[in-house]
Amino acid sequence: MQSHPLPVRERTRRAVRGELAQLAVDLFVEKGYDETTIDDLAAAAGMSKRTFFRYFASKEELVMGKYEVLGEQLAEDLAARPADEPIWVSLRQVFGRVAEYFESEARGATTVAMEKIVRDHPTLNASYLDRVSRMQELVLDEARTRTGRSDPADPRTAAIVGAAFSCLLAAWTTWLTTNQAQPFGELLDQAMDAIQPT
Amino acid sequence: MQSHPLPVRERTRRAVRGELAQLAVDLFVEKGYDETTIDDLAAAAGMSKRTFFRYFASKEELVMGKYEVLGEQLAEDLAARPADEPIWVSLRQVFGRVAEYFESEARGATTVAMEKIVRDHPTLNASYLDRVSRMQELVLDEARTRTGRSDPADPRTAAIVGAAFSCLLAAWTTWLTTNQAQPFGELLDQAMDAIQPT
DNA sequence: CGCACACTTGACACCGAGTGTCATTTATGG
DNA sequence: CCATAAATGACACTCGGTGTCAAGTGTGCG
Repeated sequence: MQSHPLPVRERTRRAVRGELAQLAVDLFVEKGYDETTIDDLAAAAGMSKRTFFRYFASKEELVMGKYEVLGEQLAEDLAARPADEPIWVSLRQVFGRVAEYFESEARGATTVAMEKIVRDHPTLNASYLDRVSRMQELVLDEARTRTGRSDPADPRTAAIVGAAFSCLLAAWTTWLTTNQAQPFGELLDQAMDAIQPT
Repeated sequence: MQSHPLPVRERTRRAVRGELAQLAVDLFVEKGYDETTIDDLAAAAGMSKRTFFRYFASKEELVMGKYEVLGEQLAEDLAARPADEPIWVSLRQVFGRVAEYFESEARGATTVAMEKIVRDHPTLNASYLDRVSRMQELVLDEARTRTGRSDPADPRTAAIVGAAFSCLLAAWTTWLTTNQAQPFGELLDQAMDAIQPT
């Protein structure tokens, strides 16, 4: 075992980022996103506004940070699927990650609350869609190399990956708006079967 | 013929909005979106900043306004399709509007240039995705009443409409990035056939 | 131990988007 | 022609975000 995989500086930096994000979400859930000012947040964290912006490039990034990671994991997972597996099946498998992401969250309540705030806030929702779209592009790149159909003038792979993500979003949304009445995986199966029965 | 379908005030208001949007797009294409300030724009239009914001609620709305209309038309068009037509076919027909939207534009060059600016600008792109998502919701409402499957806990209709929109976006993107090498309609057919051959 | 160097922080000034307010101008309709 | 409503401009203000610089804090090294 290697003694220090990350330099000390980097570790404290990540710790601060983590605490900051957590504190922010708590404040957002309590008072609302627009009502929580960066100055409030910085004060609550005991730092200056300027210092806050050295940890997060924007207020939105406080909320959107997690999706970054998720996208990369999805792309990795897809690359790890057997090459001869139909792409639709691979995508279904890969989306299992998202289920984990939700269900394994220790403080699910806050996460869900925050997720709802995002959907109700115009700018945040737009930003959220942008992140999903970036996820999708990562996965699309992977899918193109996997299928060998990498001609950018061919819209078909993009259409398939996009369709799969639509299923993911439909399931996600339903799961949130029905207060988790059904397990996420079931919703996802229903959605994906409606497009391409397997 | 009715003498005044719209009150005079409303007509001048729309005229000003139109000129403003046109002027703005010209400036954005010429100097860039971030580099064009609202003060610049207001000055160029011979009005104060405050007055500008009485015509447009935000800088983004200058660019996004058109998508509003498009979404409503799409929903209307869908409602007008025969009730027994398969939803996938109806959606394909309805998307013909978008083809018109592009191809019938008198000053296509500026429109395409602006569309590229949107895609390259993080905030604008996010906002654009948000508008598309709203379009999708309008269409989804219509699709739900049409199919009679209006249970919001059922993700299937959302998945199908979402998939269709993914095809639309895939075709749209391809059309833009390949500099209109193929007609939009063909790309759309390719994309939609890849999901559900008809 | 002490020094030099890199990194981090806070303070401050500044920019652009967007809003509230109010007085002034401009159009509309009787 | 006049009263009333709407449109405008001017001004001050908030908030997100950035550039700059000086002061603080830790780290590695001789």
